[in-house]
Amino acid sequence: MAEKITPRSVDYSQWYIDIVLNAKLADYSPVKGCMVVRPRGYAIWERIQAEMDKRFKETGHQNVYFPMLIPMSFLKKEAEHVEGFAPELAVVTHGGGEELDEPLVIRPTSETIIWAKYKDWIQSYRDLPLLYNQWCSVLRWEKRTRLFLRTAEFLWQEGHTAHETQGEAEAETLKMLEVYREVAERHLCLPVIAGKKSEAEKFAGAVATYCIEAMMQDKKALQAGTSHFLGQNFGKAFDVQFQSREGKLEYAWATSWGTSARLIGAVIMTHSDDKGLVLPPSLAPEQAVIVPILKKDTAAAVLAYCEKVLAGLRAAGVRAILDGDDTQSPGWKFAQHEMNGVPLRIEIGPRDMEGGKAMVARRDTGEKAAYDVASLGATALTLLDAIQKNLYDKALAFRKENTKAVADRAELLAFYGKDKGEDAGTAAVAGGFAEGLWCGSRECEAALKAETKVTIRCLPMDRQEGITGKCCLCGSPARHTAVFARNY
RNA sequence: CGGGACGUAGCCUAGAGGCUAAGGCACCUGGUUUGGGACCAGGAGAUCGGGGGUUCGAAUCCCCCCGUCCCGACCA
Repeated sequence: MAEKITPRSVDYSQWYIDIVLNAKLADYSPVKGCMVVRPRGYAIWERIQAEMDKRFKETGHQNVYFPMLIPMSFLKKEAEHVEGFAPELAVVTHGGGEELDEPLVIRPTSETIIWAKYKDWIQSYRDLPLLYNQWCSVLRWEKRTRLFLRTAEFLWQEGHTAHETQGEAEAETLKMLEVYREVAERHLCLPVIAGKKSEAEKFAGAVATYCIEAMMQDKKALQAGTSHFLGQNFGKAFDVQFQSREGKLEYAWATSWGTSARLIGAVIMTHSDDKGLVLPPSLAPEQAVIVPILKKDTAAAVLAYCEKVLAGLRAAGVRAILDGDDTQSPGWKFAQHEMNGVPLRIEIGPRDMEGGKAMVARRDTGEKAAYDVASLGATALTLLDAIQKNLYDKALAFRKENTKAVADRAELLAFYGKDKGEDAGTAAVAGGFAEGLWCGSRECEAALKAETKVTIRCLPMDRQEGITGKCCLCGSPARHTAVFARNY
């Protein structure tokens, strides 16, 4: 297991792939564009799911499951929706050896099949709101894929709600965005910017799309979650009408919101280093690993002692394991557990045993110190909290260092560098997040993208009041504050 | 889907018309070791991406196909 990880400074893309493969999170699959999620990767996904799902339930949502296959005609009912997804659909044309009367698409997202049923379930305002979510995978025929970040099939969660009024649906959209923000920041240690998408970047079929955007170590942006206000677009397309409190027939108002296993990619690219994976303790499958230092005459005693320490850690609520394998050297194990991103490494040898101590090394900082074994459970919990906080703080500091306010086009271009193809996957790319005023024109945004690959990531929610000044791109009167970046 | 690079054991690499395709890592067995990726001995593992052709002889030369990676256009 002498694999080395390509340093970030040499090739950031290769570094990312090396981490995913060497930490055994995922692997390539026999099917082009798809990935295999391995146990260590899936365990992280399960922890993310658990945090999300808990909050969905707390906010009144229920889980459902809809079929993977959707009649082609359903997609076509919402014009923008089909236009947006048509290029990336996989279509089933045969079943049971015969050609199907109507082709079935493998869901790229489930708005259409869900709203087809909502028509049956919604008759009265008393049937509303309908607050459903499903955990599933979806398929989008992507041309260029990357483990976790963009694969043809991906694991995700999609919420689909129906409401009586516009205001209620809009409130739901923002409520779920806030759930995403909280999970991202508290559990994934990802500082995110919550904002609204520009017209060009919004979801096909939405009235408004909101998102949370995070900055990766190569200063590119990654969308970590989206929440859409769908207006009455799907209500009308699927004829979902209900009788209102006033006795009138009205179309239901809709939202949809999603996050995917891409979040795992975001966690990797935000926290990990050249030694391997670095995980927030709240996501780590194992929070602490005990590595015994086994020498001939004391091996049995040290091992027995480690078992006791392990029991103490577990009793304190720490997810801990003991690596008692005597066919590998401690040095090999250190490297291995660092690769796997275990937040705390506890070394116990004869010397420590005599003194009632244990050496504890932090994965995030590398700091190593001796602690009393008697109170090791409490110590570990304190250290895990400190790591969780440190990862967030470091990521936030990094984003601030690489965020620049720009007043005009010249400043923005200087920030990103003129070279439009420059990127090359190195950590040394120019730029980061640029914040500037924007006129709101689609053409203005498109011109920037064509020239520099820089796009508007979002219009941050908390900075849209009282805008005065000029668009930093074209000089027209500004209407928004925008965050610009190159993105994944 | 366009441009480029590359396919030799699970991984990395050597071989560049001529003996039984070579080495490192990983793997298996035994021994010895263990406070930052140990060491010794032995072992197993390859129809050289696939198909066709040239040749007395092809991993090596030619043609076709397939696949992977990188760079563009498109995207959670």
